[in-house]
Amino acid sequence: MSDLDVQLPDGSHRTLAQGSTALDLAAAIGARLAKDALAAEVNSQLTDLSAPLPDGATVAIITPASEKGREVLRHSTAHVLAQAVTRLWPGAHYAIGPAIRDGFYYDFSLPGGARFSDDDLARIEDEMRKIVGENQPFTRSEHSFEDGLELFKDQPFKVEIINAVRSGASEEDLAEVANSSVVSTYSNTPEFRDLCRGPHVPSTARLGFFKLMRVAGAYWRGDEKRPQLQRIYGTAWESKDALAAHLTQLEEAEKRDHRRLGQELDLFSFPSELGPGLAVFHPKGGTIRRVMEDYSRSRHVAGGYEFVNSPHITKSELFETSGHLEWFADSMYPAMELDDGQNYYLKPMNCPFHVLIFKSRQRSYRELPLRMFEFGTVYRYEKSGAVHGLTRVRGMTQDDAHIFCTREQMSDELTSLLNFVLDLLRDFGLNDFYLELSTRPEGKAVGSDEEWSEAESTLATVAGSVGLELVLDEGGGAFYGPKISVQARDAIGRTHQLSTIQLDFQTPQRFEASYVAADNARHRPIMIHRALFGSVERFMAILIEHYAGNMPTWMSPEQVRVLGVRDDHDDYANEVVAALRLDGVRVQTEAANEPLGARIRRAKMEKIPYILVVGDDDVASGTLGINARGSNHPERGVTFGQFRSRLLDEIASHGSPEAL
RNA sequence: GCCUGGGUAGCUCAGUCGGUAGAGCAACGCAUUCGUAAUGCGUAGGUCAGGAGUUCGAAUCUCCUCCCAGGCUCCA
Repeated sequence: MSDLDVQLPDGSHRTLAQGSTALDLAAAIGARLAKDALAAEVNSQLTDLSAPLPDGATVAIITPASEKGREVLRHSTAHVLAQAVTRLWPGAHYAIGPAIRDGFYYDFSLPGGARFSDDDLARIEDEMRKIVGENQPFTRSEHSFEDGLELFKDQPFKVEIINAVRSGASEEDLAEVANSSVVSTYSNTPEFRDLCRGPHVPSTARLGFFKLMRVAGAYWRGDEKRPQLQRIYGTAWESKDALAAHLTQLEEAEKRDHRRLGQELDLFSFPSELGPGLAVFHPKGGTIRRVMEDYSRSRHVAGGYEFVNSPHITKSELFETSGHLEWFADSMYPAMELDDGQNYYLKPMNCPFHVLIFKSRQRSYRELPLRMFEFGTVYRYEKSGAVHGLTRVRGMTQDDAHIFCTREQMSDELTSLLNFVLDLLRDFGLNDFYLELSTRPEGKAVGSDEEWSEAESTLATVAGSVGLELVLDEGGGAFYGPKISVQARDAIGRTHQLSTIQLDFQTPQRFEASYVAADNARHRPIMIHRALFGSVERFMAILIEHYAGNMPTWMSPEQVRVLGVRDDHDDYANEVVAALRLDGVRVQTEAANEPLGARIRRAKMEKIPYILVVGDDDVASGTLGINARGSNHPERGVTFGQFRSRLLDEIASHGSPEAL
């Protein structure tokens, strides 16, 4: 019998007996690798260890402590979850159970419409540990569609998937079976079989470092109109330490949650008297907001924007013309009907107002590009389950601008705009970006194919010009045009969609906006919608979490607090305060009614960048003691002049005492 | 909007079997005058989210409403 030759990831070759499996290969490389191996990647395709290797294949052994290894063990853990649920709820229907970021989920429909409660999670987890202890092998088998339908005749979701694959498979469904002509399944014991492409770990004994996190409702196939299933989320890792590290990281993320910090730092609140998604900003949160807005304004002045304002309510006519009432009436606050029968709406968007400003008189091509900016407060009736802290609210302020330009100007204008956006975001301390291009939404778009493809290709070219990674978001555009969005990674690696830039050929048409060009004829302008923060509220929330509440000095509500050691130092402390205020520094003092340690602790918990302590030495020689945020080593005997220039430099350069 | 879980003092939370409300922090008062993350003593603070029901009696059990959290759906 001839041997077979395989190539390893490092380029080296191995010769194995015909019929050898990936597990045989792992054993040939080393006993340790054979013990760790979970699955294999053969010619870039994940497979089971037990699958025979084809001659000439490129093979990588997948071990637990890798992204692919975790994906396999998470997927296998999802199967064990389903098996445990079918043990505890005989007759339960199981739908799909993929691996996801950090874990897995599985969707179920329980007999008699029963629901999981939080208490059930512990029971299910116990049952899962039993299955792990039973060391059940995952066994793959392949069947015809007819046999597959017979095997799963009691599992309606599986039947639906098999039938969907048979009649022209979607990508999503293909992921559940071997390919478009063969149904693959995995069974542990005869007791449990699942439809699955695999691969899986060799045995349930290879699992164990998991935790069920929560139960949630989820619509079958993500469709609101289809039955709601019971979803269980879990996390799974390759080792006890990795699981513990993940749980610790979740706790860390919770500590920087902007809703928690908003409460602890007295920044904002959501009084229940106002209703869901409606925030009030307290003085400290108001200061952060004002600094953000002031800085944005100054950059927009420099960027050639003009400032406009528009009212919060309007007759329905405006949003009938714009098309918003047609598309988004459900998420607008209901109309206010006036005595004369006229309907007024709270505005969910600023753009139609800016079009009216454009239309208020004849425009010349010499005025273009015309850039109108407004901090425009809009109201959207978000579904009750959608509101979330400051990131999804019902009343918010957009840093909204609309640029009117010619088709010829469009490309240059977009390029400089994208650079303007990225510069501004960097000034707020975000540095790690990628771009997303959202294209025409099927069945929910207006305008001709030609306009859409021109708009999309223009945006793609511009996005490509700034040298950032570009991801395609098929069908994610607005009804009137495609968009580029800037995605930013924060300090703990989460990504947030920030700025959006949208191209719009439709609105100028709907409003019949025009300008007089050099040829003395009227032409239709192009409109570019753009928001950099998105909303001031949401951007503030992202910054609070990015900095864990330790705002850079220029944004800190209180930048300096001066503390006298005893109350006979308070006069000197007040002199320091008065001197710093001349430079516009936000500085306060706290009288020496309490021990110094208590006052320092309070200032530290308020995350004030600089605490200045002044005592006998300082009064005598005109110096300061500096206790900087993030430091446990106070500096003594610093002159006022030294501290002043250091502080002012740091504010001007948007720095932090921690030197982030 | 849907699913699961929650709502007790300004904040964080305890409250047993249904017997009418507790702590720490914060606030306020008095004393304390202190060199880098909690000085001591005292005072005040509650329609137990709101409403209805069961009960001799409800923070506790039941129902409805509001709000919050985690998901699903949605996000111009």
